[in-house]
Amino acid sequence: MTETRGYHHGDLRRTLLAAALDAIEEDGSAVLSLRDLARRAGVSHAAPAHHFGDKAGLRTALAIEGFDLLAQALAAAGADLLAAGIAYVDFAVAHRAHFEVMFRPELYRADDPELIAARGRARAALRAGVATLPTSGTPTDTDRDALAAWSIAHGFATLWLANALPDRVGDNPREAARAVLRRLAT
Amino acid sequence: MTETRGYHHGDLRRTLLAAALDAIEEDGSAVLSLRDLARRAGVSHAAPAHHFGDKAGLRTALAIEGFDLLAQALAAAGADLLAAGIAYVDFAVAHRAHFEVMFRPELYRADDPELIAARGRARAALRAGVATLPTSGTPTDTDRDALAAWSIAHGFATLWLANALPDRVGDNPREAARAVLRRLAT
DNA sequence: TGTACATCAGTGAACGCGCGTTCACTGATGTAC
DNA sequence: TGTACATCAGTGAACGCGCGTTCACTGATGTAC
Repeated sequence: MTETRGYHHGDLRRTLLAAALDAIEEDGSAVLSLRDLARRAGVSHAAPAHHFGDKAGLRTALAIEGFDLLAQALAAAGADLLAAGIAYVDFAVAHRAHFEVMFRPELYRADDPELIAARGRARAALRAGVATLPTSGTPTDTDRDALAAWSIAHGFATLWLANALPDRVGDNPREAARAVLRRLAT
Repeated sequence: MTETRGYHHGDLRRTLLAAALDAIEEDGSAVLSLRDLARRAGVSHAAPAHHFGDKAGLRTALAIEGFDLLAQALAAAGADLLAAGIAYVDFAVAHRAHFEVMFRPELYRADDPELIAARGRARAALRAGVATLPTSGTPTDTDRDALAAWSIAHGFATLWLANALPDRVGDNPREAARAVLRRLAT
């Protein structure tokens, strides 16, 4: 960490992304300053522009990474509604900075091809996780049920992160999420 | 609108709140500048401090107003899960700036007594709306069911506002929300 | 193994800008008598 | 109805600050021969 480094950083791109995640977690907002990130990375204030161009570019990179992490987490949960829902909430809590950026498309380049691809992978994983939801059968119903499942997981995660839930819900997001998701799964 | 006004504005407080709502809706973020609001209100840049002190004060006022509007909307929907859920989503879409601020407590004074009171009224109205949800009976289950209902309405509203839903969901939030909420109500 | 050169990553000074805050002020309103 | 005075709302100049961006630069790395 405190090792001296030469003129070249080695992996400044990665370091800047990590600094951005720290900054977002600290003040709970995806609004950030490139000069602040440079300071955190111990690098001159003009360096970030080399890698990302501007803030939107940096946040696009974070969103892509976030959608891919979410896709992986959902895939690991398998085709099981309860497991997928818990994985979704878990992801939001463990990667709150990513989560925060992903759902603020006005802050990044939502038309970036890599981003669209990553978001597609996350959506596909989500659909797979919801596939086992008991449904009445027609395609419309399946769509509606998938949307209900996504809404309940996303809503719970969002309320949790916004600190909007009453104290009585406790401090274990996994457990609380499981109880809530069961209501839909049965 | 373009009428001349004297030295005193008349209702600058109200005008500044309205300007803040406009600004938040325009760029989708509760981050705002007091100088910008003063410009929108046609008033000197030092005037806002007179009424709100600082940005957190102004956003606290917006959050209080938002929670009261939500409480009213829910009360009007009555003790009916489907109606309450639709009213919740409707409120979020019709008052997206209020909604945005309300669930970003790090941006306002969450310990303000008036705010806590207004939030309490909104929560009580929410509980009343959820009271008719079919449940298995124990108090724990009721809590869980209420949380599930809140999550699904909040999640749908949030995804809608974030423009995160696939196009196929359509452009009528009320209808789409009704279909999703039915999944829980039955 | 050695040299020359192109490419690339990071530097640091400079710029103009919008911001929040302070402060002495001015003009309007309301109240006491 | 009139006058004096206190209170309050809004002004405008000034300040220091952090920001994004530009630009000529420097130092390191990689490649051709």
